[in-house]
Amino acid sequence: MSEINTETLILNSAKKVFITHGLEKAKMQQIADEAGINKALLHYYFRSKDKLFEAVFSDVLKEIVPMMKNFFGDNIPFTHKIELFVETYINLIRKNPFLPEFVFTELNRNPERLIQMMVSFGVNPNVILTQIEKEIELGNIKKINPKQLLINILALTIFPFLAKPIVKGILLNNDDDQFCRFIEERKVHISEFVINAISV
Amino acid sequence: MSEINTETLILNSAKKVFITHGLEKAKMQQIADEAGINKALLHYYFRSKDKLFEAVFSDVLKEIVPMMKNFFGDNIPFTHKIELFVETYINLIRKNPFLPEFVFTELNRNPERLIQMMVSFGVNPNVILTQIEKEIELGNIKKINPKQLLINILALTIFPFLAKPIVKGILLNNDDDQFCRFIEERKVHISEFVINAISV
DNA sequence: GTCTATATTGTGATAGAC
DNA sequence: GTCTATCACAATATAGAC
Repeated sequence: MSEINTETLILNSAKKVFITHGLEKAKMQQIADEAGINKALLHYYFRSKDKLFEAVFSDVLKEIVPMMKNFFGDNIPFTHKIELFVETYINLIRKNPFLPEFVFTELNRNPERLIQMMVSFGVNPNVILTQIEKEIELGNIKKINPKQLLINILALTIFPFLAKPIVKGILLNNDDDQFCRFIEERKVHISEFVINAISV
Repeated sequence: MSEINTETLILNSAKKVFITHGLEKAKMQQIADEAGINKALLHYYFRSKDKLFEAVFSDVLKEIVPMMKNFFGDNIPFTHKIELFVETYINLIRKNPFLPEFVFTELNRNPERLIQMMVSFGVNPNVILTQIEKEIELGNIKKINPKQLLINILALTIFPFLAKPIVKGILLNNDDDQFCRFIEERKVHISEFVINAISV
């Protein structure tokens, strides 16, 4: 907390502000206040708002992408992989509730960056796709388009967070506790749902 | 095309610009250019940017919400309902590719508005939830939390559009045709997937 | 490196002629 | 109703003292 240098102090403050407000609604003044320093220092260290944002976004991706790598890559059994991904992802969001909206907004602003970053981190979807194909050949799961299945798992896991306001507002009486329990229940629900859908 | 009044001309131009750029990146000047008129006229008709946006957003919701109402409400069989929703929703997006991102961005900006609008349009999730419960009691489908199932269907349908850039970029060689075919295949895929997951 | 003060720019909004 | 010209303000960015 105490002996931190100014650059990382700024980076952390900026991360907090950018993630909760998004690029354009986040103000340099607010970031400076959050860091307890002056506006001019932000420019001294990062030259421009855009540059600062880039730095923050890279940092965030470095937290997420390795997780995706585990999901896509490691040679653990497919059904375990689903559970692992759902569990890991949901726990990550717990810590940073605004992450999904943040990533998706910026994803739509500049898709290339995220894709490039995933490639440079060695994330390769072909590993999990061929794994799925093999499971089909072995007769362990139903015949299914592996890409569709992959998207299904991501959709089931990520979507509730993207749509949190409407899910909470329409289905859960706008109650945060209920939403929490809903998500907790979802950890096992998704695995069961997917496995039911694909088991022969 | 020709004998249209200025107000609806503005509304249509604004819709186009707001949907493709979002509230803050959309500029009044750009909307004026799109409409072939002057900036000042926008204020004459709609007083402020916010008011203009509200008008646009209401219009957009009026297109979407009745569709949701069919899904939530009508007393057609549940399995048919899934197919109907997937088909209808995907076709709607085809016509307006930027709709999902637009709605979700604004949803996170002001959840109350969308919820209130759905209520005022008579959308009531309880109808479909009790329908699911009844199907379970009858032994037609597996025991499952109806709310989880409802979210699953929405997630499977909507998520690919929200994540389009990454889906296209990582899985489909950045090829729009492939994405199109992927979505087309998805229409039947989702129904099959869900029905497999819940059938006893 | 850190600050205060100021320049610059973009954009929503208004005044007022026609 | 529609336009031109202008205001007002917010927010990024820079100059320059310390």
